[in-house]
Amino acid sequence: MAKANYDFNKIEAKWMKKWDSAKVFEVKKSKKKKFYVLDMFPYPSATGLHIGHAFVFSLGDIFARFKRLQGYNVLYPIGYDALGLPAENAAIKAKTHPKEYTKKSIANFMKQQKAMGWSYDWSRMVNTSDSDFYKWDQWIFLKMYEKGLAYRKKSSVNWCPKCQTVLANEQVHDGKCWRHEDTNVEVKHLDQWYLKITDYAQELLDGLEKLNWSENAKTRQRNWIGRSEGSEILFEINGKKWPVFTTRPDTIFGVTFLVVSAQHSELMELVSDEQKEEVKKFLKKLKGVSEKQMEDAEKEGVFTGSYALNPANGEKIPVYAGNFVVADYGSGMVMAVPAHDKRDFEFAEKYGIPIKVVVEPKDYEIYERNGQIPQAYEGEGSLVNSGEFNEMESGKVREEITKFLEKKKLGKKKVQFRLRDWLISRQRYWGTPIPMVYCDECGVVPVEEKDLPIVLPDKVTFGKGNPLTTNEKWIKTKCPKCGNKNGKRETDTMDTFANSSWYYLRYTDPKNEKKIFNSDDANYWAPIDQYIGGPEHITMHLIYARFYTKFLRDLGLLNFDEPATRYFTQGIIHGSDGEKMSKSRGNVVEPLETIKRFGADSLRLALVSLASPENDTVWDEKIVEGSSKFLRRVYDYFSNFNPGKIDPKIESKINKTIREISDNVENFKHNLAVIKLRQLFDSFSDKNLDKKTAEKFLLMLHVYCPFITEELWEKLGNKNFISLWSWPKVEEKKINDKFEKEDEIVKKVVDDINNIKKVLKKDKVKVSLYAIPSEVELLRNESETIKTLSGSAVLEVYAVNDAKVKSGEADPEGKAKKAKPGKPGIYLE
RNA sequence: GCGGGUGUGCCGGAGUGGUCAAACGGGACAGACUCAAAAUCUGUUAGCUUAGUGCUUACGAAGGUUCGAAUCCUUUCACCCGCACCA
Repeated sequence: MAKANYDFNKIEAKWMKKWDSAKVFEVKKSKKKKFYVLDMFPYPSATGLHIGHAFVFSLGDIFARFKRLQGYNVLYPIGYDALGLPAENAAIKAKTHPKEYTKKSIANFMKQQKAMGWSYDWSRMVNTSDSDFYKWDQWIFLKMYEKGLAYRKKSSVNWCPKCQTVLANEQVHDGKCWRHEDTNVEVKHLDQWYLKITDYAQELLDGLEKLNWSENAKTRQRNWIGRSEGSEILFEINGKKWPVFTTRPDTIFGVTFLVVSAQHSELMELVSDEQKEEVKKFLKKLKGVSEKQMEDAEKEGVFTGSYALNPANGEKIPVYAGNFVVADYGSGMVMAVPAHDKRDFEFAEKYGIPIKVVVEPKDYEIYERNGQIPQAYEGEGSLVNSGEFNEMESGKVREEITKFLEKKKLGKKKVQFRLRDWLISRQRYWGTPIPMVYCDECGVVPVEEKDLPIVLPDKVTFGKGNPLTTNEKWIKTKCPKCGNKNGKRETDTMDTFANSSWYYLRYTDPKNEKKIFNSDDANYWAPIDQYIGGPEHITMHLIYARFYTKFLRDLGLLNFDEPATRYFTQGIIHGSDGEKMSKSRGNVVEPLETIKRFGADSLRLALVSLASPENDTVWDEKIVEGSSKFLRRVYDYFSNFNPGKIDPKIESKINKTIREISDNVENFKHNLAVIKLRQLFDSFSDKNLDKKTAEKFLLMLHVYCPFITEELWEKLGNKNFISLWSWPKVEEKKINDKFEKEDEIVKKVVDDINNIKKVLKKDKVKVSLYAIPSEVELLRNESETIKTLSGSAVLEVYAVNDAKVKSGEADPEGKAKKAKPGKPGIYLE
């Protein structure tokens, strides 16, 4: 039979067009059960999609197609995270305006996305750089300001000299900028806008319980939020009380000094006149030291000249300023118990501060011969030197000591979080303008809602500093409160993560001009039922999005409080050299290139055959060749398809496969599903398949290879789209393990014949099989298969009780004696 | 330092108590087709052994639990990722 020519380029172009013009993937709210599948939207760059994108988005598409076939009303939208620094920087480099750059990049992305066969509802496309979109960023900001969740504060912030802007806590990785692995973040003192995410810390923590996310993702969020229970204790310094957070109130009698962070905003209040010079010298030394260097640095400090009173025993203890105390955790000040904390110990040793043991371990002596302790003892034990609490258990006495202090109004229980407020100001152009005005008379004044959006001006000069400060006409405005004409707009823009924190909601009602979205729409489609993205977003985007969702719920706009109930963290595909794909390494794979050579279907199939999707892997183009080979065979088979009568064996197998694959797809085990599809296909032969069963196979293959399956679906005589058909159902009754056992018998016989051939070093042979009577029929039916697979010239199947066998005529060496159930005797000649 | 993960045959990678010398793909080798090659198809691919068998070695390393371990436990090594002076 003539080989069918699998012209994938033509086929893919054809269906792309058909899907587009029939608007197959556009959805509306309906009575049907909804399912919201979402991939994290990309930020468009001129370099276009790379293989990593191709992979994640294909995972989303597979899931969306699967759920669609299962009968859900599937929302699967796409958009562009167009605002942000990378676009601004790339535009500057390319000497164009970010707006132009973004526009071009998006057009390029769209071309590639369509080529990949991703089934987006294009009518819902969202672009964060449209003022229609970021207007609502500003609206949310105003609402937060109204509720006291957006505020301005001066504090030490992380500054990236390359980005020329401040960064959020989440964007500093290992002391470096998240975008510049080689750039140390500097510490600056600036007045900046913050969002009070910490108000939701407890809820963000509790909410994790009910989410169907990987344990790893949840653990990382938990650690990031970092809840610790302890006490807040007040220390009196120069007549004023200063709070200090500790998880070990039981060691209060061992406090021999206090350390205040060198970055503490009220540090100078504590410094005595005599010590001013010393402290200033110390601060000068620290200045210009990057956060990274600070982490590596030895503990250092300077005496402030002030003394505090230990609230437990009234002892006078010195107050130091230190480089190792984090300014914005707790109160930026710590009580130091050198005997029971190794950092305090180190510090005390260095500056000759007394070390006072207040906890004795149960079963050993912590002292050295000279009465000194060699190192801090951080474990539990019984209290000593602690007044009325002596001999009590350190672990049990915390509560009591806190109560004791509480009575004196010098302490209370406190829960402290590691999570910091979200620094949202950026000193860059390509972001959402923060809708605030500075008025000489009224101070900081929010823009009125009716005046939104505050549109980014096109005319700015790029160069040093924030480009927005170069457009004076834009900056100058009327004060919304008093009408004074000398108002000045805020020139800081929002962190790009502001956009991505709620974009998923805009998809549910993308064109709404009156409202951020219609609550009915949002409540119908959202939350996201299956979110897909990389591990790098767990402590950034996903924390912020959860926070925004809870806030919008509090505004009464949503009846749920988590953005995504199920989250799949996909693995990273590395370049063929095993390194992370990057332009500078030159190991980037362009999907369009691969599509040209093998087709999108082959690429998609390859991407999921490579490995289990949650694991990191190394890209290997050989996989695409393998997938392409398989698809050519599939195409050939179904192009020449003549429906026959369904073989019950195949029927059993396909039903079993449907059951397994349904489960695999649901759980992202695509690599396994693909293997099962291949095995199923291998069992198809010229005449053992009817049209219905053929279609079931195509339907399952469809989620991976949408184009070729549409084409073959049509070739089978169907007029509708396979994309909109329905997922095959398992017919349990058709599954019969008998067939598998028979297959095994046949396979074993073939293996045995081949083995004997090998031992005898014979090639073409005449084979005689002596089977127990109940297996004779099976082996006779399969004799052609056995002949082919074993390369035998002639094959005779006898029953062991056949007269000719018994007489030895047909069994010269008595091999029939070896026959057992499932294992016929074999004679070769 | 803390937390999470990974380690399987020539390679990628399944498998989490027996049906495992271990799915599937790739590579290599052999055979068929061909004048030849590519493509395609078939087989082999730990070692020894054998008329279809049996044995040994093997799932990072070392121990242990068990009638039985790639799979469970302990220790250890290597690599990857996240957080990190958070009091």
